[in-house]
Amino acid sequence: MSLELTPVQTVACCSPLAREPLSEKEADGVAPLLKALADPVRLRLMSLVASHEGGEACVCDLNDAFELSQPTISHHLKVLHEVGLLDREKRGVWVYYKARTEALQNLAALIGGQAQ
Amino acid sequence: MSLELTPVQTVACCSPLAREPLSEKEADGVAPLLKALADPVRLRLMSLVASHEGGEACVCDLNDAFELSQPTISHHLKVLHEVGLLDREKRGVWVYYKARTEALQNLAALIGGQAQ
DNA sequence: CAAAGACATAGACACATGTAAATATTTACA
DNA sequence: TGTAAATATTTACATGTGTCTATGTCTTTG
Repeated sequence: MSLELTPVQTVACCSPLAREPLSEKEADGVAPLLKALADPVRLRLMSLVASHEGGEACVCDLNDAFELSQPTISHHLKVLHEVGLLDREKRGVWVYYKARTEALQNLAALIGGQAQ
Repeated sequence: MSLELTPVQTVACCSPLAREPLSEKEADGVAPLLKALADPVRLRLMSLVASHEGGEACVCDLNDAFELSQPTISHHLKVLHEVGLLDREKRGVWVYYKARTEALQNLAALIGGQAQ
């Protein structure tokens, strides 16, 4: 079973929220991304990875940052990976997650983009 | 019972995700905002209001944009209002919701802000 | 004051979600 | 080969969430 199972989604989308009404389809596409970020643990995970050297971090480092079970962290990382916010690479025994900066920036542009 | 019951929260927060790790407290503060946005219907509501003339819209207009019951729309608007993403004002029989642009922009800055 | 319209609240229900314990998988190394 | 370490998967469960129906509140107008 490969690590590439989960298809990497395109995270670009549409014009900013405030410019024109989001279509139902667009909203259905963006909501899962926000949902993935809309959890305190996942927010911190994303931040830990993104702010780490090279924008990537080993799971071993991440587990220690929380008082949560290892499977729980693994679950949250999977959620972030599945929506395309984190890339994943196995190196030896370790797995590294890497922040997808363009995805974050597209999301930010959607939310905060100026009208017109 | 006044319309001002729900306290208006400050939505500013912290340095961008990618700059330094979000603290637990910060994450707990931001997650509810993202959670509020992380629903297709609320995303469209937010977009409808924000992109509407003057950044505000009457509930009467919003109800018609969805094939959902009026209480359901009312519920979603309440969620967005409670986290400080929508302001609320009653004018005669009608209620107008207004987008809090700074809140959206703060959120965008948190998510998409450059490291360093 | 009564009736109608705009919106909110309450209650209920099906379904999603965060977490943990137990277990599996993969890799390195003795 | 066998054992240990790193990470993922499975299963289960309590709690949260989106939706509806029914009802309440407030405002305008006859």
